[in-house]
Amino acid sequence: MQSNTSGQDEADTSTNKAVLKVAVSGPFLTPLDYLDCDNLTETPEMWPRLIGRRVEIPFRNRSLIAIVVAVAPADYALEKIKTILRWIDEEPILHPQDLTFLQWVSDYYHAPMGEVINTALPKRIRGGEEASIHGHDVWTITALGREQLQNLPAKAKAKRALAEQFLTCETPLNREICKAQTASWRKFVNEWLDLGWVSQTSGPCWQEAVAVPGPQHALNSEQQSAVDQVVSHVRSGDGFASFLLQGITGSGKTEVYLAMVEHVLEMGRQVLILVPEIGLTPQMIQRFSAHLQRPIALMHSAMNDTQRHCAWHSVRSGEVSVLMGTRSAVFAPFKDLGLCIIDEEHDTSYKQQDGVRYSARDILVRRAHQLQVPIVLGSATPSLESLFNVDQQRYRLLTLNRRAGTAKPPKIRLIDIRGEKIQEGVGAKLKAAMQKHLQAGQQVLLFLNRRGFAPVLMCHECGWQAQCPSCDANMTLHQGSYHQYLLCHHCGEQMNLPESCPQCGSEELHTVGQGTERLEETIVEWFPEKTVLRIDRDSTRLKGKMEELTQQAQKGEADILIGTQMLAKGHHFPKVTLVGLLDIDQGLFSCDYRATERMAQLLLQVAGRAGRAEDEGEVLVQTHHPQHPLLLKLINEGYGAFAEAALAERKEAHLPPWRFQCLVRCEAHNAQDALDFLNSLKAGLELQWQTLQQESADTVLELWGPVSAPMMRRQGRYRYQLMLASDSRPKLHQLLTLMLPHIYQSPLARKVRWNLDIDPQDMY
DNA sequence: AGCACGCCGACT
DNA sequence: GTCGGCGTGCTC
Repeated sequence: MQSNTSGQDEADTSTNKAVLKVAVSGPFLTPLDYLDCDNLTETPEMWPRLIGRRVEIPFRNRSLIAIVVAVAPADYALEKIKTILRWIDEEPILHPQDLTFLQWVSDYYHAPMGEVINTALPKRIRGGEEASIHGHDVWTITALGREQLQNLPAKAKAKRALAEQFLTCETPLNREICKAQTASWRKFVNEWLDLGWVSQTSGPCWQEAVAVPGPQHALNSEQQSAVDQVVSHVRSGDGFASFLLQGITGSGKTEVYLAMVEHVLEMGRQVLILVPEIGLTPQMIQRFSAHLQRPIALMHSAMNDTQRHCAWHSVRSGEVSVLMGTRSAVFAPFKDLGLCIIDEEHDTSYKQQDGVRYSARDILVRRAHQLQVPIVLGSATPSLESLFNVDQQRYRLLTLNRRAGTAKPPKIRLIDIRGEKIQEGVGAKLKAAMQKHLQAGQQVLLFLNRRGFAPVLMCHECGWQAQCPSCDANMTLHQGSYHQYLLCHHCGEQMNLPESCPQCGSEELHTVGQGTERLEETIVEWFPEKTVLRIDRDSTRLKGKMEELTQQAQKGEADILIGTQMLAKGHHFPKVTLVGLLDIDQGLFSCDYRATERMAQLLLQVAGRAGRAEDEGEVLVQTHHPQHPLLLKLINEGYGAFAEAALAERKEAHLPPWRFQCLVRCEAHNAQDALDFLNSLKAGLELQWQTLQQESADTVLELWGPVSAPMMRRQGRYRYQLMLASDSRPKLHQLLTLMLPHIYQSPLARKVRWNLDIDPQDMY
């Protein structure tokens, strides 16, 4: 390994000519050097206006679009530096504060700037399209038109109808409105344009209409106090502060957000609201739009490139003041951002799991800090990290403990199912409770976090199990509409059921365990006169199906709801009074130390679905471990006590948030290649750590591995990982900064797929 | 990551 | 004699 830290050839020292530093996405740790086709780099005063603009560059034998991130002396041999083909933007597309933020993300996650920019920009912008985007044309009546259009001949009925529309409507007319008046609208509008009676402008690119205002709820004292604390901070211009808003389900967090947003909008500033992937429901958008009475830009995975581009441009130009979006919206540019909100901050969908593995929550806190604006992190069940930050006085705690209206918190009880024969997954006590609640005409929700019919297909004779050919995992049996089939939930591999056991030829193939499909079958059998609705990824695959099913459930058209965790988040089922959790035991003893935290959060989320109206809710939790100390803590003393105990356990075990981790993952078709890469990396890290320790030897570094990933083979690749942990985040980062150029240059690295996961959330 | 170059087997 | 297999190596 060489010790060339820039990863570049030595520059000719006789020249320090300034060149463009261009962030290209690819295996480059640092930006690449290019000469300017217009020689704008000759004038230092111009430099600030060059940084943040897109350029088209020659790259090998093709051309790419990339961003200028700096103007500085060349690091590369001058004769090898190529000249850019053209400037795409006249003005920077990324402003200094955006670049500072992206640079911080690049440094923190040790990801090349080109990759970070790629993650941050919408595809259209990455592809070189113009930054601004306009919707369809709209027309406004002019002063002259106002005089003339009243005096149209009586017999020109169609024309008069359109004119009437122009005279009465206060906002510009679009083609839909005009078309509704007369089929010849285009001819008339063109005629009036020529006469100067109407004028044409570009309308906004979004189509979302502002919802009709709904009833306003007065805030209770708790809510008002939370709003006041944040708003007073905004008003005083004190800059950055982070608040953890901990409010139990039904305590009205959304009203608090709305009141805060309202105040910030009044000041003429913008707001960013991050929501989990599943949380961006039409009801949520409707609620914000109806309350705020202004258009809201959206950004989520179901949107197409045009819609993303539109949202991006609308907030950048300041035309729209509120952006609500999932993870990737954290990168949206703003003209004048005044407040950041992140709802359900504990949700795992905020962590990107491929490419640049960023945590939208963590980097939003940083962004708020850079922009000197407050941030509110909301949750009923905050992450241990955030509670830790409250303890460390980095976050200020705001609590909401009162449920709105008369609703009481549900009673949660553990049901010991040890020794009970429960082939159908529902024990006798839960079944009895279901009967009671159903007889009273109420809804029941059964939660089972396992989709499909059965997780295992097994030969009764020899014990053979249907395995995925490309993963170390069982294939799940699914009951399709026409036939049964086997599906791997990890790689999507699908196949038909074998007629007989491939190992011994026996025809005694049995299904073991239960998924939501089998549960549905059983429940329909038990309660034939009741309507059963199953809501999981399979039953909601079709577009709009999720909406349809949840609305059906909310209207009370179903008696029994069966669902996976997608049912637990963001939906209100006012008639549900009994919630049954069928199997939470996987969460108690997992190799992933975060599993208990997840289990607790999910349990309370699901429990929160019960008894939101007047009727008191009941929650029954089936478990084989009724004595599990953390589970008991959660049920008897609540989430706060659970979190405190869990944090103490983490401290004892030297785990985050007490320690800082980085996971190096590696996969290859050949297992040895992956192991070689990680072993060589480990040796390099040990060596570099020694040099770091020479300055001050007061910190700990633990290297754990290489070990195989919990699922060693996935999609035909062998997967290994090396865990780094330290009690000093700066030291850990220094170590990675020292090590990274070596990794990029290592020939071993090119034979495998590897990535860094800073603050890993999952071990899979 | 792509994409060309390069050096060996089965085909018109 | 060629077409094409995917190993190796480079991109400012």
